[in-house]
Amino acid sequence: ELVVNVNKDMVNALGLGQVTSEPPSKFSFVSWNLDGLDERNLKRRTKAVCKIIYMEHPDVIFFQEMIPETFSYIEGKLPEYMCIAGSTEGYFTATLLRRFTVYYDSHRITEHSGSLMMRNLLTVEAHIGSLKLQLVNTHLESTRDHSAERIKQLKDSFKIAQDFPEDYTVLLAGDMNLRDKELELAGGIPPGIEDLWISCGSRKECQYTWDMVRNCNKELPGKFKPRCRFDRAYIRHSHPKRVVPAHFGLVGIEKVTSTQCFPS
Amino acid sequence: ELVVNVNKDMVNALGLGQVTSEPPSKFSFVSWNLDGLDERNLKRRTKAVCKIIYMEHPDVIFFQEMIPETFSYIEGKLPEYMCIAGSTEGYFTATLLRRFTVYYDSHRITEHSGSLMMRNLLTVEAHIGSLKLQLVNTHLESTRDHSAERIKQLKDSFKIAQDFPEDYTVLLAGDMNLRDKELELAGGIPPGIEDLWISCGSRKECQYTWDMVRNCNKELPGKFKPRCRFDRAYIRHSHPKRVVPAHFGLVGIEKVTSTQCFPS
DNA sequence: CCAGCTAGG
DNA sequence: CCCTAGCTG
Repeated sequence: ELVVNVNKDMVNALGLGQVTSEPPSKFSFVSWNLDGLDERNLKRRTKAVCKIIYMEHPDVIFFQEMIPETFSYIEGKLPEYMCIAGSTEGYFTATLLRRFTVYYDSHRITEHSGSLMMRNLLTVEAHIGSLKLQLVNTHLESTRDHSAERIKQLKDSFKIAQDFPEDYTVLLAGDMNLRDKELELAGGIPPGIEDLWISCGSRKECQYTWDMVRNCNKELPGKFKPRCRFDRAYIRHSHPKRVVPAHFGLVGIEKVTSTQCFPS
Repeated sequence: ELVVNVNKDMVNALGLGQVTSEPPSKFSFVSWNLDGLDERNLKRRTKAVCKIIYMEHPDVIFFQEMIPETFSYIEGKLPEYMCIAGSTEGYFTATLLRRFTVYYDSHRITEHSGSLMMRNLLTVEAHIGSLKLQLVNTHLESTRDHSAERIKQLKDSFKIAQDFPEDYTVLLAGDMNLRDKELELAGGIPPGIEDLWISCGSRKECQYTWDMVRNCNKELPGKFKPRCRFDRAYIRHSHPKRVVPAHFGLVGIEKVTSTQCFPS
């Protein structure tokens, strides 16, 4: 089972089962925006994230809004994971590979050339048995105002995912800050790429990956509670197909013990 | 000489000389946003526009923000022009051809599919002697908020301009509401297309086609006077090349007699 | 890190 | 039909 956290507020769980019977025949994936720019309870929130990761033991983790202190803390706290950071300053993405199951081959960082927010793509090449993976973790330009730049970044990211050799399974995921209207303007999801939330049945209960109804870390003055599907996970299958999406869900949707807040 | 008004505040004058010596060996083109949504002095402003058109007698005119009343008025006032409207309701583009020099062949209207403002492309096929023209008049999505939609419309427009058969000279112009940053995000001007303001020397004195420094029809409370190059004119040359850009300038930059306002 | 609106420069 | 900030559902 593969757990995908594509949310900074909560975690999306996605089960992918390999078609082959080679061990492990399933793997799990989580994407999670840690909200590392919000210092409130950051230590305790990060600790809670580690606890959830420890309990769920996902094979691959994509973090966004990691900061250097958080990176060091997580490296120390989760020795069973190899940790690859997208940068060393400010806030950045980091990808974690569970050492027992996922083998690191290489990684590279690709800048989003027009970003005003130092956003990039962190691509890790890895393998699970004979399954070859390209793991593309990104945090696209934030806020409505930067819609056009975000659309360009999304298109560039799709292009990169499409262009890997066909023997790779590509996971492109992270905090996309995406609105459906913007996906339309980008020309939609290109041929050969699937949205894993959709692949797993478009379940309403795990639609919103940024959700002020469920998560009260940020409060708005009025009573309006916005919710968006900002965090998304896409797969480009290998040829022949090696992976079958099995389950998509959320994690991190409970408050941290002894605090009034959520992990992110 | 070809006079191009690519401005609602003032007119850009562009001289294009044909390479051949067939008469007429020069033609002139104007693009002009009439600001027909602003009813203040609209009759008098429209009359002033007609006077300038009458004096300059451009061969091809692209109007934007025409309204039905203005269209009827201009048709009556400028009988030497054939008038083709992009719509009959609300506000719209209209293209005028000087009957003595430019011969109408056909026209078509192409919607900008994602527009929330009923924006389209009005394409008139015409000829001047043996020179075959596709005259593409448009008013792209307005305001900063609609940047992403505008970028898509621009790319679609460039694509259409590029795809005409090579024996046509294509003029793509109008009120693009374009910021340079957006042109970058669109991937820049595609191969084979030229910006006529640049072709004619990027002269600073005719850079701003929407200019609150020169034009006081709209007043802002503060002392900040924005200016932008919203209105632009692009050419895709025929093969072999038939037209040489000769001059780009502004018209309509003087106040209307007996009013405190500019024509648009 | 919502969308839509308004005010002030 | 500028830009930014601030308000409010």
